[in-house]
Amino acid sequence: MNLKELATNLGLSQTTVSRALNGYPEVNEATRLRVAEAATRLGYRANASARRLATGRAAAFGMVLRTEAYGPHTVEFLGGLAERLFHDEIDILVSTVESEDDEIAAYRRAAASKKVDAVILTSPYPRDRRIAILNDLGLPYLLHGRSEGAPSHAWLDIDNEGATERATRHLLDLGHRRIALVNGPKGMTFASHREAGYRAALGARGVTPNPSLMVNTIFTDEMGFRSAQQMFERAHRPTAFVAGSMMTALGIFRAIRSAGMELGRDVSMIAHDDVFPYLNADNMVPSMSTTRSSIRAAGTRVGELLLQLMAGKAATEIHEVWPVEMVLRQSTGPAPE
Amino acid sequence: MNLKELATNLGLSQTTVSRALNGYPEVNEATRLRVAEAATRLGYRANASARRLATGRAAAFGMVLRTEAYGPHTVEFLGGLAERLFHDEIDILVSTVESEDDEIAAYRRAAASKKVDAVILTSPYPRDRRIAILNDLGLPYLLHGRSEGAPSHAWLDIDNEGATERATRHLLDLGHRRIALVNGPKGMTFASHREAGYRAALGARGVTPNPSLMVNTIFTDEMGFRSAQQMFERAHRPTAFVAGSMMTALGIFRAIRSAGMELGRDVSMIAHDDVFPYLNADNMVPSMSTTRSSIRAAGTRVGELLLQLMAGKAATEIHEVWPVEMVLRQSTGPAPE
DNA sequence: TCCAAATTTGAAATCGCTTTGGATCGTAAG
DNA sequence: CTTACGATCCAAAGCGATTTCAAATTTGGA
Repeated sequence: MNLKELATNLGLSQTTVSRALNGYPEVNEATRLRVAEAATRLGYRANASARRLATGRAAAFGMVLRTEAYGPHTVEFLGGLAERLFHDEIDILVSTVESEDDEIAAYRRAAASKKVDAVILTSPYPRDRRIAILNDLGLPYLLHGRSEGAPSHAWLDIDNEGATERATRHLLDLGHRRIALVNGPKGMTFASHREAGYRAALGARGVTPNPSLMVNTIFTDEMGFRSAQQMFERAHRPTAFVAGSMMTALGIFRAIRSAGMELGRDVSMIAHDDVFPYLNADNMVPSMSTTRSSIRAAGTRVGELLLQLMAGKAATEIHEVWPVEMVLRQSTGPAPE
Repeated sequence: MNLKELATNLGLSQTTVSRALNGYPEVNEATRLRVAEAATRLGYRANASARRLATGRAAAFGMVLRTEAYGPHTVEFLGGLAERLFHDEIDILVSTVESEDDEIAAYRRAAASKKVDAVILTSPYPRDRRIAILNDLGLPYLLHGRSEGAPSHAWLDIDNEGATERATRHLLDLGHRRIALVNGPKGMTFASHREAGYRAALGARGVTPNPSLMVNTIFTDEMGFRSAQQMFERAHRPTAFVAGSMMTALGIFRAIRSAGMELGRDVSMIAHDDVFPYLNADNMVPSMSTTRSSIRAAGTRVGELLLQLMAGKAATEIHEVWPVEMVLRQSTGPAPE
């Protein structure tokens, strides 16, 4: 069933039927109803490719996943995004690539073949090659995270610096002085922001940051474990941890137990929580103190902002920093004597 | 840069250029090279919508995620799938919905507007309404999982029954008699298969299944914890667990510790592991015995099979059951006296 | 009653590609 | 010297929508 058939069926022209279905004002209300009824009755839906070709709009956003970077948070983000976009009939196109080069190739492809109207960029570096290229390609995009300077693109990020500063400060308030930071991969913007927050908090109390208590690594259980274990082997053990993710926290927790210590008493920890439905900080034993920000909500908001961008809002007007709440639970306690 | 411009630029007709780029035989090798060179030099790529419209093929597969069903395994699957499809320039279209009705609506939409050539169906019931509807719509699909009977569609599944039978049997071999099954949601095919495997193993040893040791629930840390905790409150405590997922296992593990017991000594557990890069069964303390099957690999294979389906292979020829390996680690030990 | 303005509809061009059905040319077979 | 054929190339017709431009029909005021 295509437009032509539907139009013939109704005894109308394609023009009128198209207009009726797309809500143009210059069509009689009675015919509009008649058209709408026939369309649903006959199960007509405009051919997406034809419409895209005619309008020049893809009605789709793209997102490229890097195999080494995606994790449980990715699907949460995607879920929030897709949910927002579903009723607007905007498609989400995902591809997976292994390298930055492949990622860039994917953008070139998408731009040249007009598969998407915009893309979502994630896990940025302060000076990100991809940004220059997207600008070059003229492909609109929204950055989930931040890059350096005052960029001309849209972005949404959480206040990583503030969150980490607050977490660190709280641990200092509890009397901890040897506080470890198990951070994300070296060089990524969010990792720098977190380090900055950490350093700021320590600096404000006159505590000199100890390089052996700062580690940059991917967010896995295993690396959390290893990092913590190594620190426990050294002379000055940390009495508290600021963990980059829940997965890292699980590993650190394991290392603490392995070392015969108790979380919340011998060692404290505050982890960053993206809020997973299947892993609740509140349910852990001891329950985990966290800096918390729903990545699912971020996905939803990104969908919203992208729609605004497409509607013509200036990219320079689309900047959002989300505050991060801190939830104190049992994993944080006063520093041991 | 479109085909017309490129053709003019080359002093050729659109026909020849199109053919040259798409590898048709009736074009001189010299001109083909000339065309290819110009195309890359000028950054030409066929407009995807135009091509789709002309060929009638979407060059895209769809996947609908249900908010209540997706989890960390989802992105792994998606990653494997996308990786396989990337170089074939097949797009993946994901949407998120909250209900079965919305999911079906999404399929209708996709079918009527010809957005995808096929879809991937996941988390099936033995008699799944979606299957009937997809058959009805004539939208090709591959089922990740299984439905009842000898279906006419393509599917790929792991041997859930065999895996669970084997895990249960191993626990029986270790002397356990009160073995709990923390299964997936009631009614889902894979959950039935697992229950069947569990019952078969018990039956073979003359052990009567105890309904209070069998629970159906979603795969979250929390539900694992609650289920185990409830079982520990009752008269006949289980001495072993067969856990449906790593998340469930984390919760059960927590309940075991909370009850003052030790995993691998007082209580045993075998969990099913989809293989996550960020949560390694081998690294847990004690390390976790698992039935293991990479869901990422499954995604990759599904991509492969879908391509075969599109290439004309009969859906009835595309049926795969993957064996599941069992990896014994420290979380399983002899039953206590 | 009549004319101008608003309402409502349609014919046809357009989007950028693929593909059918020839044309053209050189060459080998008859 | 034709003729037929393979090798190359091209013009034009779709694919199924949107949208411009114009025509037909109502409506309303003088």
